[in-house]
Amino acid sequence: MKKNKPKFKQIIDAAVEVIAENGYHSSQVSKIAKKAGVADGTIYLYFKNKEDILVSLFQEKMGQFIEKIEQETTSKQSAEQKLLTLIQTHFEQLAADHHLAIVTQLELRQSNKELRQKINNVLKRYLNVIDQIVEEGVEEELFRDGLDRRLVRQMIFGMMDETVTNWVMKEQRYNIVDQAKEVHSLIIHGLARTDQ
Amino acid sequence: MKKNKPKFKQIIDAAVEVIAENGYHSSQVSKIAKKAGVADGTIYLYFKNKEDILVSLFQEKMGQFIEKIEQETTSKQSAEQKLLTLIQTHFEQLAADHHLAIVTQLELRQSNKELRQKINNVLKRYLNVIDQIVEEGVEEELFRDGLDRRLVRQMIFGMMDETVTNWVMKEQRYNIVDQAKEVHSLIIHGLARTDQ
Amino acid sequence: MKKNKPKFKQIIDAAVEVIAENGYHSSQVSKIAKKAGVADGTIYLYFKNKEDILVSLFQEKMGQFIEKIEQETTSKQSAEQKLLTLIQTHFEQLAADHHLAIVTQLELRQSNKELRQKINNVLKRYLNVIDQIVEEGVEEELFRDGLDRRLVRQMIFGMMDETVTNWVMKEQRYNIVDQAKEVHSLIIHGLARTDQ
Amino acid sequence: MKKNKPKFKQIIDAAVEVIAENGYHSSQVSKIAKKAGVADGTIYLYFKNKEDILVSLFQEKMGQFIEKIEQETTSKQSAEQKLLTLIQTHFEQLAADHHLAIVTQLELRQSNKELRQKINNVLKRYLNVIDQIVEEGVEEELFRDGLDRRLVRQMIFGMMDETVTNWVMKEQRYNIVDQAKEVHSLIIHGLARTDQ
DNA sequence: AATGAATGAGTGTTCATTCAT
DNA sequence: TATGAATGAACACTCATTCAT
Repeated sequence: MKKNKPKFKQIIDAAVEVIAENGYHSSQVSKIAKKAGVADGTIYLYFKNKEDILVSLFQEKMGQFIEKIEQETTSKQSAEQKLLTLIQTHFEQLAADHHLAIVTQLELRQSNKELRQKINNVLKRYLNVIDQIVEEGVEEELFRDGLDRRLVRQMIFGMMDETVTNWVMKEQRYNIVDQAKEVHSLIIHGLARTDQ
Repeated sequence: MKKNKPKFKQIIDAAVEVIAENGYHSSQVSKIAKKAGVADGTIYLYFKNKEDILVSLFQEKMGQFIEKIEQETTSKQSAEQKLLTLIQTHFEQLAADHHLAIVTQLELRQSNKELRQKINNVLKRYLNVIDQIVEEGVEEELFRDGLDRRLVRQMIFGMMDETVTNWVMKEQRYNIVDQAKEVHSLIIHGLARTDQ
Repeated sequence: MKKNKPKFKQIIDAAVEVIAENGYHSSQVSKIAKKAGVADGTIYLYFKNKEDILVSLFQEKMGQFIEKIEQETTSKQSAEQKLLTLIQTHFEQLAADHHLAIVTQLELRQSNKELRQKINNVLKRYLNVIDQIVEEGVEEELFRDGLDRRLVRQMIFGMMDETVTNWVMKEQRYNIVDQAKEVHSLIIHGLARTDQ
Repeated sequence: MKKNKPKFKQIIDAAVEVIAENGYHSSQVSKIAKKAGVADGTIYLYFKNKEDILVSLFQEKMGQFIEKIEQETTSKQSAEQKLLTLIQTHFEQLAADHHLAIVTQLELRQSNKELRQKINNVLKRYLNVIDQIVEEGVEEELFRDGLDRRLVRQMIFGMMDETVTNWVMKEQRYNIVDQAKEVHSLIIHGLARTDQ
């Protein structure tokens, strides 16, 4: 697998387009090959099998995605700021690539358990970034002590994910970045009146 | 479709088992028929096609699921209590039916856009229950005013869903009901120290 | 098989209608039963199997068809008159029952070799009527001597059949009885100028 | 559809054999593929679907059939000679290919209305050849004037077709070419004594 | 005689993957 | 490296027929 060869990226980009446009189940290998401008057989010089295209797609795209988030957040001072930046950058990146948003939020979830297991492995790096911010927040005494780390992480990720999925399902008809602050506020303060 | 005929339920229960054990894509109609103890053709006396088994399964099981939650929550006094009860009942019911938990959290999500659309329609009733509790909370001045209802609903549902999915993916090795209180607390208070 | 019971005819009439309206391949036993106002299983009290419905249909309808032709022709004096009457009565009867025309000319020909063999047996009685008229014509010295009887029969039947089929395929948009005289003339005189 | 590739013809020839031997309804795609020595899937590289095999078969075989008839007839001088040649060539070609005779006279007629419509389109070219001969005959004053062209065409085609079908149903136990002259004579002169 | 729920055999078509060139 | 023709396993669905009532 020669990941730095241009065809590798060519095929992955074709896969994102094809899946976004046709849906997961109508995205045959031959369709991806055609869009990438290579022969069907060539795909198998760069990927083990069809599933490997999808896993690689996710690794490649999520790698860039997470790197960007890491860059943006490290410069911020407080955990609260970092969390807001994380949410904003998360939303911004998906808003900037409509095809990718469809693929990650809707289409890739139709894959089987095995593939989703592998996708989850890629996500771990992202979850670690979240974990660290939470850790910092607790250390800085911004966040409550005694928080269940796994639940906190689920809360943050689950809410961002649910928000993006809803936006994609509404066909991206509003600006999701506008919701970042409110989502951040809900995560930080919850539903309760803060003056109580 | 004769939904009160025993075979209708027989087949649905078989489908839950077969899908939980074999995964969505390895759950052939013939396998479901065999488990249900009927002939392949009998399936089609009760369901339009394979997809209709899944939609009916979700309607049938989620109908009971939501009814139970409606029952449990109405008796509670405050919105806060209702929310806790909702989370607990949600967790309890899935903890009580391991197969169903696998099917709803993992396998049914592999379905195509069309099927997921139908599943979402069934879910609407549940989301309405959540909406009402939030509404009550705001009226009772337990919750903040000016909350974005859609985001709040996403927060509550997203966090429960994420929590259950994580539990299922960890092969249900811990007691998820134990997490209900903490999830509730996170939703109500968020991450921030409440004394600030 | 109780052929004088009213249900026997009921089912046959239903079959003619269903086949004419839906085509041979979309005429399921259950559809015929429904149109006849009986249960699916009842069909099998009157007919051995599906094929037997079709054979019986043909026997029943062709029996009447041929009887009528026998009646009309015997009263005529010359073979030439008899032949004209045969052609006219053939066309008249099919023109009078549109459904039957569709079934005999188009739909029943889609049946398999076996069924068509049985249908041909029913037709033999009709071919005998034609044979006799030819025989008479030769005896009366109206027709040429030395005619190959089988070919003559094929000529007469083939031309009537082809004419009716064409009329059915043109959706019966013209009056086929008007063509009887011309068909008769072609059979009697052929294409050649008679003055030569 | 690559009609000049050898496999295209290979599959068509296999289809003729399989259909002639097993009958239309027992001719599964897999059986045709096996006889052609290709994989089931290969069929679909050359044909849209099963029906397309049959339509292509008819086009391919009838194309050659009609071409041969066109060649043979054009060299003849009179319309009468041309008609005789047409009948002879028609019979000769089917006599030379027993399998094809069975397929065209019996098996292909079991197809549905749609398919028969397509088959009729192919036949139109043949009917045009007949029309032209009749036209010439009238111009040459060999044939009567005032003939109903459609009926004449039906007469000629219907009689040849009926003759071939009878021969096929009698399991081709006699030499059909021997009947060409008599059929020709019947069409030209009809049944009547010519001296009257 | 009549019912109609239940049966289960039977098949066209797709598409990920291979391999000779 | 690259090709693309060929492969063949896999599966949802229909419908004629049966049989317990």
